[in-house]
Amino acid sequence: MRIYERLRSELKMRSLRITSQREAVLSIFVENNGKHLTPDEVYERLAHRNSHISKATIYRSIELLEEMGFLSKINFGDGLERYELKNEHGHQHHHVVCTECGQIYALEEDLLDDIEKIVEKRTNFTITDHQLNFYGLCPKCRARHEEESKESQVQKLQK
Amino acid sequence: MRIYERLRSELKMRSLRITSQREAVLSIFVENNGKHLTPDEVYERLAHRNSHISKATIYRSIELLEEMGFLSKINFGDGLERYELKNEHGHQHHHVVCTECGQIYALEEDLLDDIEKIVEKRTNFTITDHQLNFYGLCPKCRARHEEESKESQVQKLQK
DNA sequence: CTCGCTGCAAAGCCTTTGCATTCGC
DNA sequence: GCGAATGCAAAGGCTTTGCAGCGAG
Repeated sequence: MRIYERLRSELKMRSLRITSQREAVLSIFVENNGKHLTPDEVYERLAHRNSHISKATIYRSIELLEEMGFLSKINFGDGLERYELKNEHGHQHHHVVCTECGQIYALEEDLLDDIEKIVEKRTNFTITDHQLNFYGLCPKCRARHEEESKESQVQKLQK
Repeated sequence: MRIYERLRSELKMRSLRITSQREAVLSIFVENNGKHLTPDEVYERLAHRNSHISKATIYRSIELLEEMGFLSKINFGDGLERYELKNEHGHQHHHVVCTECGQIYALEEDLLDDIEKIVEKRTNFTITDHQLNFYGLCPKCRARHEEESKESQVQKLQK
């Protein structure tokens, strides 16, 4: 697996130790590619495969993996830090979050490459990354809402 | 001031009480229009003007003001919840965050109105909101980085 | 053998909650 | 006066830290 070799050589380059814990944390993200995991979810998934790694180590490993470019942090406004495996090509994608049930849908393409350049010109920043989230109602929750408002209309008419 | 009247009528409509605390919290956001305040910053600014309102009430008021559409929550990935006064016209804007010093720059225009419609078609969600942050280096921090890398080159040459 | 890494428990933050008291209406 | 809102302090989550012991190189 290419990614574990990358991890090892990255660690050597920085004179850091190659440990089973660091590989195990990365492996959870590899197995859950495309998912947005909280540190606690990583902990749970490791526990299920009988790898009991302490929370402290999980936080430290995730931080390191983010710094080395394997993970990116995402934020859905629910107060939890989430991370996902970074795409090899640095290709960005966006998220659509249902404000009702929390379901998250990923949009695979990057709609913003050109916009980044516009922003650089306008602000004189050097832009390295961006995060775009859309919030709204997923089809199921929208259907439920419509159902409920019909019912309340019926109740009013019955009175 | 139009906005306080809006607050009062909103509160009446919901049979909630008009309290000095709720008006004071809103007033902080009005005075700091365009800034992105944490609950703690709101607390401090109120304290400076001798309005000692408990943190609990600040959290509760902010939550209510957000629900009533006066504030929007923003997230810069630093683990803190921030809020800003919502633009009257529902006009969105975006943020550019310096990953080094935390400086935040606001982009006044909404670059994404059309994209929201594309996303709705593609996902079948009903999109109600979005948040877009750019991350990078501000001019000052970039200059400092360049300075530092020049110095380290000089050091290498001197060896 | 050395120094970085881990695990544990404690500490730190920010945020929420329970409850007695206060205060709109 | 009634019920909602506030303030206080305590409790709750998530995350970070200090430190002794372990383990990679």
